[in-house]
Amino acid sequence: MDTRYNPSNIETAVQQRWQDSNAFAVTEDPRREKFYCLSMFPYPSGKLHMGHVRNYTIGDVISRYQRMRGRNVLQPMGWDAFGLPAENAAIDNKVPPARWTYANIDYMRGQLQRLGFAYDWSREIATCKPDYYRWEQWFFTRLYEKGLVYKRTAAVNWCPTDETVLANEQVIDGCCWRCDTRVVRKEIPQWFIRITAYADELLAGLDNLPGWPEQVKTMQRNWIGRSEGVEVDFELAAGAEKLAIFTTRPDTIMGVTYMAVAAEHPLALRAAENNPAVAAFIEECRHAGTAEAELETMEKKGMPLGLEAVHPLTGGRIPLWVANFVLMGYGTGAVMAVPAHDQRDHEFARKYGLPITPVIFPADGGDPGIDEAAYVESGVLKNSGTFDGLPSEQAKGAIADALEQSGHGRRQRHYRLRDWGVSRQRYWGAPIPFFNLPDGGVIPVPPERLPVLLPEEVAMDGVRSPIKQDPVWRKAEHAGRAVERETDTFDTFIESSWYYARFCCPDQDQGMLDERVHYWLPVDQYIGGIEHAVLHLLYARFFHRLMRDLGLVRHDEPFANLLTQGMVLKDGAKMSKSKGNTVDPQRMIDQYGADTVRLFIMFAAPPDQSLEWSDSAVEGAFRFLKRLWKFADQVVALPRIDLAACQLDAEQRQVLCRIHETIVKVNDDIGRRYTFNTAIAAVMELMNTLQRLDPANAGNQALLHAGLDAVARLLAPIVPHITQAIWEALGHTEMLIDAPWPEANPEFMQREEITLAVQVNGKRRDEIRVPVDATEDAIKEAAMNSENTRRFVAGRDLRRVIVIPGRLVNIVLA
RNA sequence: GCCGGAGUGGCGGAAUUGGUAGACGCGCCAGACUCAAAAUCUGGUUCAGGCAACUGAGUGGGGGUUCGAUUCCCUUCUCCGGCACCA
Repeated sequence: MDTRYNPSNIETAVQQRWQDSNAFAVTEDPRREKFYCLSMFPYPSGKLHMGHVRNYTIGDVISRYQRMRGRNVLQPMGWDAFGLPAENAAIDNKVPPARWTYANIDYMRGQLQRLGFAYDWSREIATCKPDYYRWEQWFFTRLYEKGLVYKRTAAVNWCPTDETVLANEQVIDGCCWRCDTRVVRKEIPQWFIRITAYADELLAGLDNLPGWPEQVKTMQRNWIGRSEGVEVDFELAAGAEKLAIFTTRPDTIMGVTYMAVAAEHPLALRAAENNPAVAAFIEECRHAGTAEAELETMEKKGMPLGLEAVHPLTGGRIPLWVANFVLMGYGTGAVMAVPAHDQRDHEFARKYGLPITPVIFPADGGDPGIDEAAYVESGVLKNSGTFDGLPSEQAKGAIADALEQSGHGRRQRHYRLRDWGVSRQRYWGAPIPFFNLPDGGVIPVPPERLPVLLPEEVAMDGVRSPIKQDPVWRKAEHAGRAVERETDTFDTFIESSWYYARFCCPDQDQGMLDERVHYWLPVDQYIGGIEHAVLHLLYARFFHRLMRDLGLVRHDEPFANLLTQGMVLKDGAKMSKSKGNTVDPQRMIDQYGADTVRLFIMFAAPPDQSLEWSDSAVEGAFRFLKRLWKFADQVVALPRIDLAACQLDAEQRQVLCRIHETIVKVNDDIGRRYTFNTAIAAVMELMNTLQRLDPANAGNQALLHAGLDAVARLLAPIVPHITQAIWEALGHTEMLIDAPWPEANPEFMQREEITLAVQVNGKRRDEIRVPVDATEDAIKEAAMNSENTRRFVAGRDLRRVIVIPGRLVNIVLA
């Protein structure tokens, strides 16, 4: 053993050994319990950032732990390779997106290997390759046959100067990021997948996911947003038209004082024809973005249309407005407004001097107090004709009945969740496999003509997609007719919605998936950033059900357990190029080695919390490994003494006890709690204990060997290189990854005496040592007689004494 | 704006089911080794008072429940994540 800790030599040699023995390649083995551990695959942006390192270290620690526990562990890795940044890089560097992407993949693969992650590289996937995306093209055409995909118009951000669609992140303060032109909303035809048809199932499924964090399930429930309400038809005062709205508060319907429609609503457009003010307002509305956050925070504006609707129950006239906060395409594009009982309606009514009529009053007979803000709670109805006196909950039913009986409405279930728009007007994505006909019809590309290949050697002009401006690519023939290929590509969330299944059978070229998925799925542990709590994780759950309904997979849910990791911060802020506070993982690996980086990142915080980067704490992690190395070097030089042959004294028995307590603690922290930081702290404590032992004593020599053996195994998942090298120095020939996880022996963990805290009125005043089997009375007596306690108890009335076994005694005084 | 989180020493964090607040590490201080420095090792380190024993205060702020609250409830402030075309 080299007396100096040299991480780069150690790590190179150990990684070579793993590679030579093909240590992480796995195949299905029905006799063994499988464990599928998956970290969210990265977008190949160029090089790894600390968020990746954290994500993949967590996954690797869990994988290596499960392997030592005897499981057949699958840990694959791949590349979420389509996406917008490649197009931007292509323009900046005059390199085709494909070439840029493949170069990034090659570099980042090298970085992952240098970090020593136990991946089965034979299963590597890049989603931009035809052998991957052909299957989602095939799948999409199957969904079309089942009626689960459809085409309709939807709004996009449009730059009139560049004549191109912009992503939300490309819109800065309402303007195009490249040319600063004001962006407008434009309706264009797009493809949708009917996720709403699965809304109920996706909602109910959350109840069967005990291995998911409650916060993520809550976010998904709120996102789906199921609500029960009534769709109500308001007839227009002039003409026979109807205006349908949805409300969850039919009890407030007598308080409707105005209605509002979206700027794109046919009624608004018609009113604009002979009302220039309305036309100007609608034009202004076109400049609002498509992002919900923007729409919700912008100033609410509106304008009367000069039209009136008829209240379905009272027959009263209600003015119709056009408003910028009502959106076409979300629901019916129209809302009823009850300013007394809805805050947004209240603000709007006050701004434009519209009447505010309270119809719900607090049940205790108080005043709803609607001058300053809406009264949004439930209560008792007033000013509501025959419904007066009913509590809100009853009134909802009664009014719904009345509307249904008069033919003016129907009870309805409503979702906040909207169908999944998957069309992107970009080049670097999987082409949507359809032929467009001159008459506007569409034909799915037949399976034998898939994949629809995306050309890779292209020049990007920065505005138009190369396939959109290539007439040769667009031109195709179907059944003897001239047709045109669809030039929109898929949302990249499609690729990431099924990659976890493809990892089970990445080489299958006759189908999307094969029977191997039945062995590996579901994923036992999925690890990724909390920022994916809703979109990616909901789409993947949805896609999994679509695959299930085509008979491709068996379970309902793709991910049995989910771990959402926090951000990596520096100086309290998320690392980003614009803030200039990034730390390059590569520099850290070069300077300290992979083990130090892994150790720091697992020690600095529990995985679900944000992690504050600290150069000096990295230094500390490195120092610990140096100390571990030196300690191991000293221990392997000692005579090997069998613990069973030793007569240990009381102090030595306590050290043995601590070794076994540490095994219990680390096993629980890694295997159940996922608090790797406390697992590492426990091993550090054990090391501190072991290093205080006098190595000249024979009993201590046995303890040091036993202790080092335990430390090497317990730290193996976290710092796999240094522990493997120590393992070899201890004389083992088989690899540490194949050694069994240590087991604690309860025989060594029995204690004779324990320490209890003594409190007086809840304040800690002293401590006592008592035999483990002491009776409650004996404990009380010892507590009352302890020196410091007596000073506080003296001369005061004793109320009671509370004994918490194994913890403390609380003496309560009057 | 809406939804979901997080606030504990100088810093990262620990306290697992309501039971000894500050484990472990960083930093800092002192000491050892050294001509000296680095490295390493040993000890100390929540704040205030005290030579000390010890005492008082203390988990973003305010209030509550309890023998006992970082933990449960109400309220409030600040920061972070998501909001459907960034991934």
